[in-house]
Amino acid sequence: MNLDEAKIKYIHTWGSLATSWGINKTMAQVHALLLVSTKPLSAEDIMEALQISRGNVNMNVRALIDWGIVRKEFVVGERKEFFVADKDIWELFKQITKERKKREIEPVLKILEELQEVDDTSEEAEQFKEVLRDLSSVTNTVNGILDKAIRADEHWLLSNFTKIIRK
Amino acid sequence: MNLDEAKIKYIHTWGSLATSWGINKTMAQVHALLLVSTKPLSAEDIMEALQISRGNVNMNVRALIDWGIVRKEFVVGERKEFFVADKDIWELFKQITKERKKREIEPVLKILEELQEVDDTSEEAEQFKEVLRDLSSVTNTVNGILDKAIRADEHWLLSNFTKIIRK
DNA sequence: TTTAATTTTCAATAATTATTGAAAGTTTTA
DNA sequence: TAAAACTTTCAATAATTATTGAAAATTAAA
Repeated sequence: MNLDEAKIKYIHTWGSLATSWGINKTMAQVHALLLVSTKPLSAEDIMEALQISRGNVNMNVRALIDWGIVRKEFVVGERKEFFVADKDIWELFKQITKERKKREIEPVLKILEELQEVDDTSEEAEQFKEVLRDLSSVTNTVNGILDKAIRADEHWLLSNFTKIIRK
Repeated sequence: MNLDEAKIKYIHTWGSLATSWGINKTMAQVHALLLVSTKPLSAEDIMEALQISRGNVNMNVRALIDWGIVRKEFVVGERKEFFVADKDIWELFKQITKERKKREIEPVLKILEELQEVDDTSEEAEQFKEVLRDLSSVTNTVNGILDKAIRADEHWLLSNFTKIIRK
């Protein structure tokens, strides 16, 4: 396999993994494409490489910029915008995890707390509260795991990861 | 809020959390319903409680049985099948995680290994391999986190979790 | 300015995934 | 064995989510 084939396969592989974890496929692919590219890419470049529409590129690049893992770069003599990714895939993963934690898990924990307030002391109610505590526990556990994951690169990941130094 | 309202809210809350993590909403809800029920439920009971079709109940109950977290229970004087869930939501989470790890993450690790084999020693190829290693690292990390999650109840969760004892 | 280049938006459309419901299949009872 | 009770299957349909593409908005050049 040559380098370009490998790059394409890489982009597709990461895209499909992302999909199954609820991350937009195109977003993941655009990021991967920028990561393996040796130079900044324009919207056209991305459109062509991934065979997607201008609108789609725009939406996803914007999202990546909002998450702080892609930035615009100015290219001399060129009017249009170019994009680069300095941050690795771990950073993408981290940002997405943070966001989802806030948007999905924290509200659930809140609701579960409310539910504990059921003013009923029957046998049945007690059993229900037990089940409730289990769900809270799972949710808290997942929350904790994600927290750890988010903080991970500061300790035990640093040793594994080689930071990308763009030449 | 009374007990029945709380149960319904619980079932819906868990369903929506499950959805956003790629778990079928109905499957999660059926399991939650069985957990909070004081007695075994028939397909009809589930259909009515969740307002879903017979086919949908059948599919999802079967899946839950396959995962080993729901079982059929015989009720004297009744011909149809009844279902109960002994295992808590943590167990559902664990089973799903295991399955997804095998189906989604492990194949990706395999592909990434293959890609490392690119026989090219140019500067560009080296940079690509660097990016590749990062993706492998993230994937391995996620894999590791999931492993930990799967094994969690055996150590540090045991203390948090009260096992459900069906009366 | 005005025009041309480029980016953004978003209603329409496509792709994906979940659900229905009725027909086919099974099991039980009479 | 036949009929009734119940379960399973799966093509059709609905719901959800992603993508397109062309019009509107913005920005830079003439």
